[in-house]
Amino acid sequence: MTVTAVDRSSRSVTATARRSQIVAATIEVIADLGYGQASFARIADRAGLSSTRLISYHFAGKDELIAAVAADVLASIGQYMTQRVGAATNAAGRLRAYIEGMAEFTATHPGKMKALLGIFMGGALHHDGAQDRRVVGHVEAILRQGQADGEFRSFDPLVVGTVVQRAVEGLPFLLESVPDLDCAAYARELVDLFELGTRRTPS
Amino acid sequence: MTVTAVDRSSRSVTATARRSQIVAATIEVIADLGYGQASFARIADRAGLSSTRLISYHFAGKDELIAAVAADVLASIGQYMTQRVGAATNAAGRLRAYIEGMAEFTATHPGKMKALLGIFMGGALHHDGAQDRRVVGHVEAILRQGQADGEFRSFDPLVVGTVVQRAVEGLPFLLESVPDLDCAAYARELVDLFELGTRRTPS
Amino acid sequence: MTVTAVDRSSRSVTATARRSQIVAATIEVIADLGYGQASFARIADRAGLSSTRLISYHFAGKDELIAAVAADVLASIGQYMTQRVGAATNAAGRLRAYIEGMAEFTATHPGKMKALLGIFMGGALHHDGAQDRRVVGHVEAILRQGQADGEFRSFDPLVVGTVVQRAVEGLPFLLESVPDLDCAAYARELVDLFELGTRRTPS
Amino acid sequence: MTVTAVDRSSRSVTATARRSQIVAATIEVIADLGYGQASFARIADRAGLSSTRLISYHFAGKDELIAAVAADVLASIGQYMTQRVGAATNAAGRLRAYIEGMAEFTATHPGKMKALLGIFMGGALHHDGAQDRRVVGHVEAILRQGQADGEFRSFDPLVVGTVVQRAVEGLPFLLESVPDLDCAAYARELVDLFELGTRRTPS
DNA sequence: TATGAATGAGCTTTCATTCAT
DNA sequence: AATGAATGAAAGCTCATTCAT
Repeated sequence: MTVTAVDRSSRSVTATARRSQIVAATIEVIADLGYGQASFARIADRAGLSSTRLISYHFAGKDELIAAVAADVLASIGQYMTQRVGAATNAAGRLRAYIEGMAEFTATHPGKMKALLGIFMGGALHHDGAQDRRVVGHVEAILRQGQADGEFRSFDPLVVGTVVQRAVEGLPFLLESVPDLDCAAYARELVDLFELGTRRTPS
Repeated sequence: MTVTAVDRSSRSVTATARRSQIVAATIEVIADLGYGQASFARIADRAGLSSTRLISYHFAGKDELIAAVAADVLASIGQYMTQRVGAATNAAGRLRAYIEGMAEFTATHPGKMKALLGIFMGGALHHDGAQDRRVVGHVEAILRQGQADGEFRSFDPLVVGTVVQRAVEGLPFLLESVPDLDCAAYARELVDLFELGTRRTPS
Repeated sequence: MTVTAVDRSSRSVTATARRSQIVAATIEVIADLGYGQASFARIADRAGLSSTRLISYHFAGKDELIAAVAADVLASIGQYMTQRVGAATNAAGRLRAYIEGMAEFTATHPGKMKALLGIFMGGALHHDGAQDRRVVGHVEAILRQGQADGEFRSFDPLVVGTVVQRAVEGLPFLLESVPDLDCAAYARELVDLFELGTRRTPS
Repeated sequence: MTVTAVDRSSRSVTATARRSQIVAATIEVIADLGYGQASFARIADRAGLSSTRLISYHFAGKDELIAAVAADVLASIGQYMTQRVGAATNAAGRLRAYIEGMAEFTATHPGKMKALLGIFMGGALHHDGAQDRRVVGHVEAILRQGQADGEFRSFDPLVVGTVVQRAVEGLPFLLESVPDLDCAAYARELVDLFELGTRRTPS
């Protein structure tokens, strides 16, 4: 009888720490070498573990590990963004807050962002899609509210939301080829572009 | 240096056909299963080849095969787009033609588009970057010309160009989770968004 | 850098045993079939392992395995020779001890000797050379000392050392075509030949 | 029905030339990269052939090719040596001529010598042995004659012959690690060593 | 909680060789 | 005399995972 990963509720402090360590190592590997190179061997190496066995021990399988990584990064982002976006008083403000917040997060945690995108793109177009929708959902909600409030013109929120999200996600890629890029400036360009593109058309 | 695949110049009709067949099969596999699943075995299987040896015979290695696939798709796109974009008489028109053309291409050749993105993302953020720049370059050039002609407002063409390119590339992904999406409508939304976002601000 | 075989310091008893078993099997295969035939499959077969995976598990790669084999044999030889040569009281005695010791070792461990030579010749003339020098070095040192002590005539110790070493290494080859060769007699012939060839010329 | 190599007698000029070209390329490859690296692919590459097919066409198999290489080199050596050795008037002179001749041949045709040894050692200890005997045979004959003529002392001609042959063959190896070695000096050392070691012991 | 040992399936690439003109 | 096309087998190596303490 083999024990697969320990279930969420009954997880000790040590176990949680180990999981975090492994997740952190995984993030580094994906960020540095790409999703395709993120094998258990390389992760164990990076984490300083003597064998990959410890990974299998703490995670039911690779899928769970990757899911844990995604969850970890998404939680970090959520934690980072909620306040900022919540503080804004109107849709345009929330959209600006979202864009600027994501740019800042990318600037301060490039590895986490790269890893997350690596995971999303790694199975290239083959993640369940639901995840995608959930991510775009945040922007989409802001856009819908803005339309309901009469701030934004009429457009398909799913489409524009997707564009905004992809624009924001483009930063890590651009950062890769232009390492000294000014993230704040990038964010400002985006804000301008989307404010002009979404605002109620001036008559 | 070893004797591997036949060099470009001296390639027979049969060999060219086989290469095309293999490239086509590779595109299908990447589009259907993702870049990470595109092994020689699966490609040979899809192409109906008796063994993977035939792939090694016609391509110096996996790298050459993937490069051939990318080149093939990029050539298809180039062929598809050049006329359309060239026909437009101003920057806004060229931008619209580019967006609509890419959307149409995606609608008619979803597999090619998926494969191309799969390859670009495959090494996740680790493609040489030069390729990236070259692709964005087309849009960037249109934008610069539009600014020079006074059609477009002042903005960073690299940033906006990246956004446009990523927006266009987002279609295959969206198509994955919303299979019955109207590509033309998607393109129209994009055109509106970017026209408003880039035009000389009306006083 | 990847996690591969366990590092030298932290190696369990079981692991050490397995490594020895694999090294022994490798020696047998090389001795019996030649270096070129020493594939993982044949080694695993000889060792009675279920798969070649076990070899990859215990050795970082083929290079490490081969290096381990060479080290093992050289250690055996060193252990065998040190006492004998050390016991002699003059250079001529040490030279005799070296030749006779090597002949005896070859007679008792023909497989080890064949494997070692197989490895040295395997990369045919392409072993780093340093190894070569180190091996010849032992004889060379004896010869130099003999010259310094006035026992030996003047000659190039590198050249004569090489000849002695190659003469000694010739035994396994000769043994191959003349299986019932008397190794001790062979050694005696060598001792005579080199004593006459190296001693201070009688006036 | 497949034609294997053309038989020796009915071989056209063109065919002979092609064979020579392939043999020459094989010699270069073995000399440069070692016997183990001498694949048809690499040989074809070196010879400037578009495919390995031409090799299979002119040689019944790899064995025949290798045999042809060995025969070619041995013929070269024979041609080089016969006169020299024949010119000497006594056994000691013939031995000296043999050693000096071989050293000279090695100095002028290092590639051929390396290739020959690569082949002999390549199958490491697994060449039929007969070849070995035939090679040593030349020296052995000289030694026997010398003993019969009372020039040489009593010793086992097979053993001493082997040593001489191996000493001579050691030059290419030494040349590998000491590229600017003086071959003539090496030969002189050998001549001295073996003259002292084989001559009738002065009372 | 951890770990050493083992494993089968899969990977790309290279091997000499054969088929069919 | 030559060639393009194809091939099955084997190579070394890496994959995530499982067994047994």
